Amino acid sequence: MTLTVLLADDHAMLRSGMRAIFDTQPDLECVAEVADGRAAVAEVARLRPDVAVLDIRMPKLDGLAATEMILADPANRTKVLLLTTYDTDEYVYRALNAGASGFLLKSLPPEELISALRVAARGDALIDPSVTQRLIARFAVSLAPPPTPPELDLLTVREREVLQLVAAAYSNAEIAAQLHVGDETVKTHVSRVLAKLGLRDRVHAVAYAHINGLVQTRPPGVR
Amino acid sequence: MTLTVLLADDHAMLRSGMRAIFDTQPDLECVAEVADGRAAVAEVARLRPDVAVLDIRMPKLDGLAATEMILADPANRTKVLLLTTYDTDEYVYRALNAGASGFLLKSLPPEELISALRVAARGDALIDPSVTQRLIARFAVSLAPPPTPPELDLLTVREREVLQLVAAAYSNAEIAAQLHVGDETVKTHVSRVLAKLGLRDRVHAVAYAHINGLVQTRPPGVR
DNA sequence: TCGGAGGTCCCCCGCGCGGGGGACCCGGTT
DNA sequence: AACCGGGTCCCCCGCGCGGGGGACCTCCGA
Repeated sequence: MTLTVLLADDHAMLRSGMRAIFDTQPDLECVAEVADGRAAVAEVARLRPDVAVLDIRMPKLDGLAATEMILADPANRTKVLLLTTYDTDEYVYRALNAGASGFLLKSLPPEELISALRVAARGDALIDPSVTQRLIARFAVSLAPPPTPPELDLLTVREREVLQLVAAAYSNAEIAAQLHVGDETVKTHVSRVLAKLGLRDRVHAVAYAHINGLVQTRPPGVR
Repeated sequence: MTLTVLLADDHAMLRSGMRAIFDTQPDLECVAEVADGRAAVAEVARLRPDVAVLDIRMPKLDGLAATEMILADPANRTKVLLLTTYDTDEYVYRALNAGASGFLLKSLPPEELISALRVAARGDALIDPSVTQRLIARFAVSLAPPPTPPELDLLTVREREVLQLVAAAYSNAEIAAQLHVGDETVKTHVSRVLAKLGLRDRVHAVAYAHINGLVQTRPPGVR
């Protein structure tokens, strides 16, 4: 099974260089070379190659926009590998959001480019190691639970419980019903919570709870 | 400059296999082999190798916990590569959060393991392609802005403006001051917002706004 | 020209809320 | 035995809030 590849880069030199690399592999066939993003989108739609290797910087339509267009069309099964000289973070995030299968730097050794192609073709993804480092850092912070403010320790278990319910926008009466206690009791708890946290009213408590991640506004683990 | 490596896996067979691979590389030196996580942590602290290759499944202390302990100690400059047979998502997230430089499957070809070692040693990071795919998907959703509920279109510009301020826990009077209008006007806007969005009171509005991402609870772009 | 949408301001009324008190009970510490 | 932190319940009081009306203006499109 031979892999068909489309090459998009505005430098003819680089295209021929990469083509030369591909030609060393019997199972890789470069079915098209284009010099700008618009042509890339058009040729992908026409030829449906297995993988499209796009430079990020291209005339008419840059690689990112082209990626978005290609992957937005469900008729395309083409995987997209993005190639760039500069590994600006912004590019990476946009590329990944667009659904690119890879983000590689042009400094990549030829043989690794080949293996990247095969990886992409079989549906996996890969990111240039130098980029992965920062990506992980970014991902880690986005996964990290928001730091729990120390004043939360002042609250008793019951008070935290009440705070959760306040944050969920329940009224005192509703909270009382859920906790099977009188509403006067809830008022006491709420008052204590506000006093301990230095909050003016329950409205501030709701904002406080959301900002400090006391309520899951997202599927657990994502963030 | 030779790279020193620590090998941690509870299977002697696998250790000797990997050691054999390393021996083919003149600049790689395997300075220690251990069979459990506790020993790995201890030896890393003692020998300070450039890279530690840890299996996830190990007796006494698993690879993830060992990674966390190793990287928690700032005196350690050792990079950690995690190796596993199974690419369970949970493992990956924990590994990345702990700060591992790599997450690889044991199915990785030997020569790629070697190159992974060098990548880790120079401070970059890499993730097994089959895992990267899912990681990207996950990262993309965590970057994606929360879907804007359609009923928000019912609001006028001014009403959305007021909603933002309500969500920030401002009182009607405070909002009036900020917008340089009378507080009766603010009341009107708030009432309309509640009616249009089907919310009971401003407390619900605050929760609604936070859940739907109308207020930035995180540095922009992260999420 | 007339209407409607959006923005601004006004009145009245009821109620939930939050602060200020106080009270009781229980479990653990001193 | 005395004490205290937590949890529960109760009173009164003031106020911000939200609903229900209505009014006026401007801009824009029918």
